[in-house]
Amino acid sequence: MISLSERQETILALIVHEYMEAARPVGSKRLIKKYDLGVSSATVRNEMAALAKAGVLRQPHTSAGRIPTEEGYRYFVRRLLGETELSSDEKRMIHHQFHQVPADIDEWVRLAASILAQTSTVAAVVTTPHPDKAIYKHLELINTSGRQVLLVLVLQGGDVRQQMLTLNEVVDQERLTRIANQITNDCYGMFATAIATRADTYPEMEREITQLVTDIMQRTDAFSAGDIYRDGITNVLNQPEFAASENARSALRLLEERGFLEEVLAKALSPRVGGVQVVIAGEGAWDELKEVSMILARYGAQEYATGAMGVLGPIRMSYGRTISAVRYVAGLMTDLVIEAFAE
Amino acid sequence: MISLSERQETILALIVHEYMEAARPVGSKRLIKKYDLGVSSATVRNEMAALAKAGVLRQPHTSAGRIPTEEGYRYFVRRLLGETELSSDEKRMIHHQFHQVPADIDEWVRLAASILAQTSTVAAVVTTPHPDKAIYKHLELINTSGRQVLLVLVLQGGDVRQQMLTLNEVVDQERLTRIANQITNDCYGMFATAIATRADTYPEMEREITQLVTDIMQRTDAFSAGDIYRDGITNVLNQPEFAASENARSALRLLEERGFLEEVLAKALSPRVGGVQVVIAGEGAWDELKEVSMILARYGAQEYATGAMGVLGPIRMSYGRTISAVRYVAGLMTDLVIEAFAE
DNA sequence: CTTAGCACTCTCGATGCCAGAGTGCTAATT
DNA sequence: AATTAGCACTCTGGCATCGAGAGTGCTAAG
Repeated sequence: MISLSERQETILALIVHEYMEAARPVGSKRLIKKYDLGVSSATVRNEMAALAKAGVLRQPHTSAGRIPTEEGYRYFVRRLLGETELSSDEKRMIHHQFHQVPADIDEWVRLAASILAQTSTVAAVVTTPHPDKAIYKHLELINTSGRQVLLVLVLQGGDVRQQMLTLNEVVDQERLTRIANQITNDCYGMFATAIATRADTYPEMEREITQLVTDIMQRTDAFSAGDIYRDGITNVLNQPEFAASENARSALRLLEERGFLEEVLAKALSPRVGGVQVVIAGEGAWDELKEVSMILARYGAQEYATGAMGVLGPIRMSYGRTISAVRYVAGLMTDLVIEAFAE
Repeated sequence: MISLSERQETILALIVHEYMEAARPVGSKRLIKKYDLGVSSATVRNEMAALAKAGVLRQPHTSAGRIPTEEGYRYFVRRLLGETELSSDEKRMIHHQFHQVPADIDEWVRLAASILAQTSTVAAVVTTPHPDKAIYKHLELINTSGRQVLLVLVLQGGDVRQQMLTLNEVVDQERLTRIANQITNDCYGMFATAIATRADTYPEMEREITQLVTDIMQRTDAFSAGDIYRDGITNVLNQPEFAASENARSALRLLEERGFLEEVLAKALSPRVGGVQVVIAGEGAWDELKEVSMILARYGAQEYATGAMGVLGPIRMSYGRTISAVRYVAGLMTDLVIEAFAE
């Protein structure tokens, strides 16, 4: 366990802060000139050497200033970063925006991504909320023409899935409605597995339809994240460390690949709603994240539906501000989800 | 009207091709060494000078090789580019992928974007298909709990919109179903405007619901593009002309901004389905596109629903290949849309 | 009309150099 | 014992210089 004197902590915090702003190594002289600690540059130098030995600072090369190591960032985030909050002005602004947009989940998710991207200069990712396990609520079968039928499946929590379906014979709308109502009667509130066993008792056409319903539900379960909305991709490109296209490419690839994002969101976030998780430089677990940091949170309510949100930015991002933003937006989204789906 | 000799056309075509591959100015010696025209480098030089005077080639600086001007690309695309086709192997591959994926419009759109991005090394954009003017088909009101009601509106062509709605009083599911059926009875096959006038004759609750329905339909009409799927953003970052983050930023901003994409897709594409449109360096109309080219196509069927797709890449992209790819995928999507929505 | 030849131009990478910022160490001071 | 002034040393980044390589335009001859 690293343990630092108070003065060392101050210096570490200042270096983290300076480096966050300027993105270049921080030297002892620069530091005392700007912040007027009560000591000389030589003292700061000594302390810096100690911090380097402790493993929280490093030099890109001899005779350059210091930059925080990943360990340094972790120490900073865990021990030195107080509970930051967004200004109440900012909160009001954000809150306001959410109530100006049509009351639609997708719209909210999109907005959440956009707000996160704007507030900190990072890329934001938000998934739509969905129940942990799909629960049947309602089924609608709509005759489009001929044997083509549009199947609309409503899940607990307001999630709506639709799919085309081709039947073996022409069936009129009236009979379709009857079938749909019967299935709803039998299956209301059930999981996919329960419905599947019940399907065996149905005559052919009902069985076929129910089959498709369980397919859709299982697909929903498997794809633990629904749609993913991204925003602020250009923000991360503006950061100097991504100017070299080498890094830019890999950072963007991360944002593009659904699979990877889903994995990170799923693994890094315990299913519990609430806490904000900070992943600095991949924490050793993800090689692809070595050059970036992510801040993740789960939102929504266990009983209804949950989603995940996160931001991706340079390792030297402004943790205080960004964490507060993620926490606040996640809180808002949680309220909205509960308001919308619960009573 | 520019008019070139046959030999000049050959040279122009070769320069376009060479520059496409290597991304650096093409000189006379390099050209004859690689392609063995029946003439010497001096002759090629003379012809190049003529082509430069004609405005289809330019030199980045004295004593560098030549690169095509935008005019040169236009000439190339219009006059020299024969009807290229994807190899039947590639076609089979693509076709196959479409039939492996679940029969779901969103899934197809996503896949189309992914295939376009892969086939040529460009960024791809595809919108979901939707009717030119929303036509009412079916309405479903689902009691979630208390006064909260989920409204599911099905439009002609299988487009499904959903929205939460808070009523003034608690209404049971049975009555909701009755109301929905009545509205469907009255409004089947109508446009938003016709429904709006009819709404005036309804009692309060029905009026409120119908109001929301027309709102949604009008929103659908206005937002001429539904969802937009993107893919291959990293492809364009790999191109050398976007290594300098200056250009990369603006190119990516284009892809991020819904509004701009919608405008381009809407304006550049006549509502007619079929042709493939090539926008080279913005064609003077879009300043933001000065550094890139786009290839656009509309797909679907006028009577049911249409969508747009396009790719965005460096000006020196491989037009032949990319145009064929866009044309082929647009054709496939058209078939799928017709198959799904028609008879 | 084509081409060989030549003088000239421009880029690009390598090299060298210098100012600036920063460090580590030592010795003096508090 | 901690702090600090001073100094020698190091490394980067920007700038100028230089030569090789690639390319051009022009002229004169085939």
